Amino acid sequence: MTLSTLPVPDPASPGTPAYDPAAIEGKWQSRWRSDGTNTPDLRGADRPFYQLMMFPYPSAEGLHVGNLYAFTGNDIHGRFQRLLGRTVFEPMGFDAFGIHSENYALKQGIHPNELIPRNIENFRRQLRRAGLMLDWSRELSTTDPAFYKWTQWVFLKLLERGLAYKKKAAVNWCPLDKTVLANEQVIDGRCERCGTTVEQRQLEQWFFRITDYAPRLLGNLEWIDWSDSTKTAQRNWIGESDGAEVVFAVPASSAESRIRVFTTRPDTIFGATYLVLAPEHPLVDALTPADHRAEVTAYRERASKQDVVSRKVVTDREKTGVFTGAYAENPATGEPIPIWIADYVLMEYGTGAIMAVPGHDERDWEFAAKFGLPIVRVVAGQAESTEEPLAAPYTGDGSLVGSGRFDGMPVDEAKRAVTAWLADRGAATPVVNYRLHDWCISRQRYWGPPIPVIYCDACGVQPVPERDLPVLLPDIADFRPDDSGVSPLARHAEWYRVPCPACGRDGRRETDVSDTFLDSAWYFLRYTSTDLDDQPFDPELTRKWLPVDSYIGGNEHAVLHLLYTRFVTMVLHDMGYLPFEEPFTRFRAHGHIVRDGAKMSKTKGNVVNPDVYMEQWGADAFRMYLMFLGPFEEGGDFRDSGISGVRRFLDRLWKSALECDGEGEPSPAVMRKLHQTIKKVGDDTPRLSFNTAIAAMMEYMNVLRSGERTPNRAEVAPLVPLVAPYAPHVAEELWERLGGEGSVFDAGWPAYDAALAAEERFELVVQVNGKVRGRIAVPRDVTQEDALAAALADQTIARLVTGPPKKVIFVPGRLLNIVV
RNA sequence: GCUCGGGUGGCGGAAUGGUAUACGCGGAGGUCUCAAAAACCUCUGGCCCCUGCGGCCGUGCGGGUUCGAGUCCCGCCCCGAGCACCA
Repeated sequence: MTLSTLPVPDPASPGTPAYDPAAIEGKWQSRWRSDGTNTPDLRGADRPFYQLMMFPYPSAEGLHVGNLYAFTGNDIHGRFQRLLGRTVFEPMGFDAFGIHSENYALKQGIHPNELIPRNIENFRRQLRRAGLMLDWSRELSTTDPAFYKWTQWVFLKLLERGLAYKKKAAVNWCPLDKTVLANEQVIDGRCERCGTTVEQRQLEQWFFRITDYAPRLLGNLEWIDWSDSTKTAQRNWIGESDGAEVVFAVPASSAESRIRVFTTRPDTIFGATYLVLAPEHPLVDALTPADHRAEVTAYRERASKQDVVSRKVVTDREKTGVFTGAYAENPATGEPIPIWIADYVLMEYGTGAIMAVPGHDERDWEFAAKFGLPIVRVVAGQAESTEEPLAAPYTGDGSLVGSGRFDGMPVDEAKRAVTAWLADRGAATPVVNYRLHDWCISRQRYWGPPIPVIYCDACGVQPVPERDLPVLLPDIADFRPDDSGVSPLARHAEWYRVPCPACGRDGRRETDVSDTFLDSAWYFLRYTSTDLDDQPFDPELTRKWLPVDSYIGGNEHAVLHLLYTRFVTMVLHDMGYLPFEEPFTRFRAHGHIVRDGAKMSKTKGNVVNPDVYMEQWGADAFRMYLMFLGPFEEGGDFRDSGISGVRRFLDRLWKSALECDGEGEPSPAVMRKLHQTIKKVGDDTPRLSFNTAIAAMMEYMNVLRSGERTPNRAEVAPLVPLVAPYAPHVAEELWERLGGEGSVFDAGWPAYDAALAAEERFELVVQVNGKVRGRIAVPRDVTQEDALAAALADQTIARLVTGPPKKVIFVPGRLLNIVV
């Protein structure tokens, strides 16, 4: 491996003990533990700061560099806040339930009850090794009954609030994992985990009404301080669209047969030449006359066999559909228009029916062209001739044509006007639709918290009384799912047979478990209260410490975890359990580390094992290297060769601190650079611009040691707290060796002195006609006149500026541009 | 197709509309050494007359705005991520 061929710096030099990360890192990790350095007094803290990181799934492979990258960024931010004087709470836990663990357990033939604690132990070791400022006294695991008791409580609260409901739904079924997948877990028609093509199944499932919260989830995005990329992803996911529901009467059929249609283009209604219903639409049976029944039924059967996903996903699919034989009346024109069914219309969105305007919608155009349906132009762009027939669907801006009294009206205005006109006649209502679906939380698996519900023939669905929580997940040996579509728990009558909590007669437990996203939707509320037995979270500590001050994590969770968490928080807020409705005051999405331009994966063989690197270079060097390889919010490319640079920096820091001169005066020039560095690192660190902060410290090191000078103590000492968030062990060690009291993290951030940082002279850039032609050293507050005179004294400039300048642009402190 | 990011030396990357390439890696030369490693010092975008403190060209491509554009505007190309028949 390339690693072993790299030279390991040997900083040994006579008189100074070598920087030996292995020794000092172990020393400080145990010191932090024995001194409780990272265990804040939650009740006593006066300036609390909650630094949350996304708890990992404890895989058997151990901590991934991707995890460590994210955690290190969080840790630097947290440690920096602490140096600023905040009491920082940096907890850690394990997202240990779920299909991932279960599948691994099945493959290895080891029960997850055995496997998970083992993995967690390994994660703890690695996290400690990395020197994170974690409060291990408040660790949690989602698989701990003391935790999932309250996950079940959250479910009961949603049920109580009317936000949990059961319905039979077409779900994505993975035939290999033998489970239902959320739409979000289906990628290109395939299972996110195993890549198997997903099928459709009809199952009774529990859902949360997250769609009720769509407007609020969307609205709050206006003010929460989150990465724009994350907010955009949520906005797109929620998918608000503004339009109208239009009613089409079906004169020939019974009076009840009125078809409601959702459209974002009510302005084009005069061009609606047919209707299309989803094959599953409930009105299809009633509408279809006998002579079309056979054809319609055949089409519906074909559509229902298809899996949910491929129906939605496949691109460029040929449109299919059949005519029902029925006609509706276009409420604008009064014309009869045919009613078709086609699978390109989805029952889950809008009303499951559309008015087709082939002239101005690409899908409708394609369909009309294939089946020979009429195409009418009702919108024309500025310069377009309305005489010419459309050659392609026109979806651009313009004004209405062929639309009676609305002719000539611009599209935007017409949307409102047409809706209002139809509304007057009871044929339309303005409606906002969302593409967000309700959250299906049922999983037909073993390794999750049982959904706390009991079914009774007499009383129906009964919540498990709170006093009976947790509903313990039984320790069973045969946890393998089969293709019956029900949970392995359903094979254990001794577990699911319980008395009905209402009437006491025979009841039956729900045998599905809940989605792991429910665990992670509330875990951050538990950390302050892990020792609490009778409540999910302590109200006083929650008021004091929450919402979370800083949360940094991957954008792959932008639409699942982060949206679900916001939803659950809002519900608990509305029920009076939380004084806030948004869980995270500030969220930042970090980038991802790739290697050789590709995601790290076992199959590519480009996975970086953090243990190996920390062993060879030390945790401090590894942390710092991860942060140095690119902008934190964009990620970067991992390469072995770069790590030696940061290690060299730490070696030089070590040497400077141990060999510095305690007597004598510091150099004013070095002190100037020091204060510039304090400013730069202090500005860059909270912005997560870690790479440039590190670069600034390296620059300072170059000044500090230039010409092999012996640094002065006053020049070196303030550098130690600056480095501390990035390289905590070496900082602690040097702090101690320089005679500092206690932990460097309680020492405070060095004071920045703008006067000391100011340069008295600077290089003024001189341009002629915008091209750089020279640089002259001038006093910092030079006037334009003096600068111009000094510039013209320069030979090169004088040669180019022969006559009087046409114009002079002077940017104080920067440049002088002479236009001739 | 849509929505977000990105395209800057040999490489990772830096740059409130104001010195493009900070910092690091790599490379070249040197100091120290019997030698090597380490450490330290100097140089390191391309081209031209190496005669200078010289000139020209350079941030994916083509235009534009500006005294001045990597940065702003218009039109493209390429790469990455996410979404995807959402009416």
